[in-house]
Amino acid sequence: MIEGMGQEERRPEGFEKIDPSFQTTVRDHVHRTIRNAIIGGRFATGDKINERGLAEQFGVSTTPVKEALRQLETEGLVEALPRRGVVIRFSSSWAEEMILARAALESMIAHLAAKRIEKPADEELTAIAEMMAKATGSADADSLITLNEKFHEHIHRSSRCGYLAKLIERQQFYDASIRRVIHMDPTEREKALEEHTAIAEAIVSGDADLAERQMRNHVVRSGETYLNIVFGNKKDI
Amino acid sequence: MIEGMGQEERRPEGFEKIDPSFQTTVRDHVHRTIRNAIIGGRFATGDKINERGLAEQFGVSTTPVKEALRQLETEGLVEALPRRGVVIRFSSSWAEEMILARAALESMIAHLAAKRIEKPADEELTAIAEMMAKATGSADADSLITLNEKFHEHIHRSSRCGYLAKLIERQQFYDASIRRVIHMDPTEREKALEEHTAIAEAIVSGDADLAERQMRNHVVRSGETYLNIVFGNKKDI
DNA sequence: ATGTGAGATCTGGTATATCAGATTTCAGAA
DNA sequence: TTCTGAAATCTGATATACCAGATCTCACAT
Repeated sequence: MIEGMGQEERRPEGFEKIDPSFQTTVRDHVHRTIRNAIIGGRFATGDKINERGLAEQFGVSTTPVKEALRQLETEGLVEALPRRGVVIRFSSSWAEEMILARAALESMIAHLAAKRIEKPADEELTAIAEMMAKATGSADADSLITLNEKFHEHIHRSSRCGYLAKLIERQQFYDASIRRVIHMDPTEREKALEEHTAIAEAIVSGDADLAERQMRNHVVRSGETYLNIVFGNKKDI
Repeated sequence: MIEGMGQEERRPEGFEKIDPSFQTTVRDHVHRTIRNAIIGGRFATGDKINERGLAEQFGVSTTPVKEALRQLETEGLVEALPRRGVVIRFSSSWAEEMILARAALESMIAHLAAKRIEKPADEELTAIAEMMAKATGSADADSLITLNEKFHEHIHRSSRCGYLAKLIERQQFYDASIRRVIHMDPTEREKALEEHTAIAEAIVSGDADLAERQMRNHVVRSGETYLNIVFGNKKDI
C-alpha cells in the first residue's frame, strides 16, 4: 500500500463539494436581523437591549441572542457594559466613520492589488470594467450591483489579503435595496463608471499609488451619496 | 416640584463615580487569554478548537467560551464552520495584514486629527512629544511605552472618531513585554522619536496629508520591526 | 482487498435553570 | 418633604441538559 494516497477524492468533472457554510444557524439569523435593524435606523443610539425580550421576539432561547450580541459588540455597533447590558452605538456619524474605514482599507488593498496582480487576473479586471460600461449604458441596475461586487471582490483576491478583505466586509452598511436606488440615478452611474474604470486602469498598469488614491476617492464619494440617501445629511471629510 | 431636576448628583470635588467597566467577566478573561495564545503563536493555522475541552481547561462552562469564540471570530482570528467547529486563522501573513490595517486606519485618523484638532489639544500633543524626547534620551522604556499609548490615544481623541479608534484597538497584536524589548534598542527609539515628532508637527500645523503619510510610514515601519521580533521574517509591502 | 452503510460517538447549537449584580420600590426615619 | 436603606425585581452572566449534524468505527457484502 502506498502511503498518503488514500484520502484523494475522485468525482466527475463539474461537481463541487457543497460548501457546508451555506447552512445557517439561529445565531446568524439573529445577528443579521439585529444588524440590519440597527443600520436601518430602527434603534436610537443609547437604546438599551434586553436579551430576554429579544429572545422572546425571535422565539428562541437567549443563548444564540447572546452570541449575536457578542458579534455586534466586536463589530462596534453596540457597546456592552459588564453586568449592565448592551446599548446601541450607531448614528450617522458612526456610519460616516464606517465609510472612512472602508475607504482606508479598500484603498490599501487596491494599492497591494496593483503591486501583486498577475497574468490572467488583470485582463479579467479589465473585462469586468468593460461589462460595467455596458451595463451602465443599458441602465441595468441589478447587473451593476452584481458587477460592482465582482469588481471589488476581484481586487480583494488580486491583493491576496484575506484579513483585510474580511475587515472590509464588516464596514458595509447598506443593502441591495439601497444600492438599487443609487444605481437608478444616471449621474451617479456615470461617476461610478468613470471611477471604476480609472481604478481598473491604475491597478492593471501597476500604479499602486494612483490606484490607492482613486479607490479612496471612489469609496468616500459614493459613500457620501449613500449617506445622503440613508440619513439625508452632509459633512466635511 | 421642578421637573427634570431630580436625577442630578452632587458629590464632593475629586470623587469620580467608579467605572463599572473595570469589572471583568469570565467571558472576557477567556477571550483575552485565547487571543493572547493565538497571537503568541501557541496555535497553528488550521488547528481545531474544542469548546468543551477549552471550557474544562478554564474550569468554566461552555457558555462564556462560546461567546469568547464569537468575538474572536468577528475579530478574524478564528473561523467558524457551522456545525463543524472553529479553526485558528492566524499566521505571520495575517499579522502583516493586521499591521497594514492599522496603518490604513491610523493614518486616516491622523489625517482627520490634523483637520480637527483644537486649541488646548494641540499644545498637549506637542508636550507629549517633548516628554517622549526626554524619555528617549534617558532610555526609560516603561515611560516610553506609556507615552506611546498616550500619544496615539491623544490623536484618536483629537480626531473625534470613536468608531475608527475602536477598530484600531483590535489590530493590536503585541503586548507590553514585546514592546519593552523593542524600546530597548536605541536605534529603534531614535527612529520612533523622529517619526512621532514629525507626526505631531504635521498635526499641529494642520497639514493633514503630511500627517497621514508620516503616520502610515511610522506604523508600517515599526510594525515591521515587531514582525521581525515576533516571527523573525521579512516581506515586501 | 475494497467499498458500503448502520450504529456509536463526538461536538457544536440551542434551550432551560440558576446565580448574582444592578435597579427600582417603598416604608419609615429625620 | 426629603433622605435612607432593606426588600423586591429585573436582567445579564454562568452552568447544565439536551438535540442534531458530522465524523468515526467496523462488521459485512462484493
